[in-house]
Amino acid sequence: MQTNIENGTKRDLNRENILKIAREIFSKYGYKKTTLDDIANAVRKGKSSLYYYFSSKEDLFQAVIMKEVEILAHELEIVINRNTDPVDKLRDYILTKLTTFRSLANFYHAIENDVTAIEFIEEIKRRYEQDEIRMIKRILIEGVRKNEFEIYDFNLAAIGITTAIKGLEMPLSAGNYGAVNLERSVDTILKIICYGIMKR
Amino acid sequence: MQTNIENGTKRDLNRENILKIAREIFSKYGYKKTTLDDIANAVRKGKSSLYYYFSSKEDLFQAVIMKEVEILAHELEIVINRNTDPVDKLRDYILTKLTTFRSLANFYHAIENDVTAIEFIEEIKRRYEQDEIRMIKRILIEGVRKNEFEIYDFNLAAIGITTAIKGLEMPLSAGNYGAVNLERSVDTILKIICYGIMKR
DNA sequence: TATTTTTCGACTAAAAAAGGCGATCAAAGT
DNA sequence: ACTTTGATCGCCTTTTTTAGTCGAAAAATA
Repeated sequence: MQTNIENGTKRDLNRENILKIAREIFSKYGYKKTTLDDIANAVRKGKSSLYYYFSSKEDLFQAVIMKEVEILAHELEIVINRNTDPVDKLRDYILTKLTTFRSLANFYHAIENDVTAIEFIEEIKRRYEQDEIRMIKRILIEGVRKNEFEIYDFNLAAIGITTAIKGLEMPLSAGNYGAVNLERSVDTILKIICYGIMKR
Repeated sequence: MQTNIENGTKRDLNRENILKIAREIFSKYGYKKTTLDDIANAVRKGKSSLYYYFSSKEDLFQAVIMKEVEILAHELEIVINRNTDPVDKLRDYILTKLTTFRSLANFYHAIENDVTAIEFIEEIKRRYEQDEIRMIKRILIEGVRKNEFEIYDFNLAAIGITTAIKGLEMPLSAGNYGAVNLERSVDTILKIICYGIMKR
């Protein structure tokens, strides 16, 4: 019944393989420095063959990013559905997001001057911001129901927290402090948020 | 008295800085994928300015490699002049060479198809092979003087050992086994060499 | 101020890359 | 065997990038 595996088999399998390898190369060299020949060689196909699966370099790149984003979304979904304390859930959510995001950041790297790619990624971020707000809101609502949070305007709160997370993301894509106190930063911010949120 | 620092000051300083940064970028992306603009931006100069210091991209690249080679040569010189047991010296020599060589190997990486660069590096290797043989010979001679080795044809022995070392280098530049039993490999080969060499 | 060193922007020629297209090749189904 | 459809590839064109040039203009030095 699984269309992906039963139906378009070969084609989809090839596609997936290309995506997997393209991901590696893109993340290593960035969009601009990666050529379709690089990818084609790596998958042991002619460059032309790539066009059988993707309509353009940008199309391929977007597919790679999309897949990455889906993985992230999936992981976040799992975190959100775990039956944990709302505070922990908030914490896990943020940490998962940032950790996975770090790998996405590799795509930024060396893209720098490449306007097209950056704009595309920004576009994706914008689009997923709404989802993010929604997810945060769910956590907040759950927190209130469990009588741990005390919030009057969910929307505003969710937006605020989302903004805070964005603040944490920035140094990941811009500057390059590797494994720096990511966790510590999160906890600090979380503490601030909580003490203005927790029921006393 | 130090001409480098006292005389051509500014120019040489700039040159050195360019070399340093170029080294990083080359080793990251390889010769082909590195553009002069990449380097120029990194050193905060216009691309044209680079041509004031180097006559071409290849010239710059060669200068980078040269510097790397000199560093290696210097380190080897130190090892050779240390007052250690000949066997240890041989061991240290090989290990130092291979370790430093590993960083050089980065320049290979992503060069793969780039014939020009590869040929140039090969050329350097060829040129330094003579030096290498000479150094090994010094160690062997010292070993005999200290009554630890028993060798009849220094030249042949030195050439043989040099060849063995080359064998160890190969997987470093070609394949990519990172921190793999380098030391173990060296010891093994060394053991073989010694038991055919050591006075009993 | 005159001279020399250093930087750079604008330009060109050459190389590399993206992308297109039709000819093949391989695998199914008939 | 043979026709159809899916997949690959080589060759070609067009566009983009890149190395490299040159003269003019800053900056530094004398």
